Amino acid sequence: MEPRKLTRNQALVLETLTHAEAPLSAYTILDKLRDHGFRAPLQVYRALEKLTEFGIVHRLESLNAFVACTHPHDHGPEKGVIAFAICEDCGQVSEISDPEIEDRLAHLALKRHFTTEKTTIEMRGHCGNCTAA
Amino acid sequence: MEPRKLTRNQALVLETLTHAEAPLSAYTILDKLRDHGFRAPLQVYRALEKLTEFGIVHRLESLNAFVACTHPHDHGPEKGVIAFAICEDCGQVSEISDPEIEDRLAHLALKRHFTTEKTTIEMRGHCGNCTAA
DNA sequence: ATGCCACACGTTATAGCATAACGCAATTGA
DNA sequence: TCAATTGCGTTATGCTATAACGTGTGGCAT
Repeated sequence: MEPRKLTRNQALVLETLTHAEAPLSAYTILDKLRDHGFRAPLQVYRALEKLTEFGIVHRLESLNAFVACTHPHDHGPEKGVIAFAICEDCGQVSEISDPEIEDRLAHLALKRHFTTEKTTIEMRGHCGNCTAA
Repeated sequence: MEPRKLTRNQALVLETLTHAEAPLSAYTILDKLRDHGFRAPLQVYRALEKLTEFGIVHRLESLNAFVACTHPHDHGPEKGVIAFAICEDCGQVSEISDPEIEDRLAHLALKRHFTTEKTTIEMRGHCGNCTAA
């Protein structure tokens, strides 16, 4: 699933997200890439879809926006659940990978005979820096 | 925060959600209420905003849709985190309130000096009934 | 090389979700 | 009664996402 090489569009979208300091919406990405020939939302959405599959971009459901993965290691499609802590002041997003939560959710699901395909955990609030300031 | 009485619009929207067997989008609610005089999305969104504040309706971020709260007790604005298990086959949503997850998330946030305002936990998958069938 | 296949791409159009801004009406409480 | 607050209705608009169509390109087996 992890590709040898990204296509031009995928690379451009990823680069845009990587350089951003906060999550970006698809349309914001589109605007940033107009100079590189992007004209339509689908160009962005298609790239985002692949990058998300590859596990190097995450979608934040509560924002309808996307971030580049900051986990140093292990790309490739989602081995585990990732929780996001999203600062509403500065936009900073930190990724949290926690086996305890994962196990607990798995337990709760099992108890209900629920088969989980995909899990979203997002905390909205204020990071340490912004709280201090 | 919990109101003595709902307005007409709020009551209609809540009733629609209560009778639904799956989460409804705002526009779906609008369509169902045209016969009752609803004409514009804002009528629905305004009601939903209040009902959500009251804690008797929940928004599902990963669906852009809304459900009536099924917790028997304790309405009123969110004392705790609620996790949702959403069946992609039948649309059934079950609400899970689990102190362990809550504590663990609180711990993880604290460790990062992150102040949490609102937490979203949504599991997408298949309920027992649908898996059996 | 030829033909085929899979995949990315570009474009247009459309669908679906959400809110801004205005003014009026009803309710409440001093 | 008056003022303040809240809800309401309407119009307009903006943001988010996908459908459907056709083109181009690169790999690869024949």
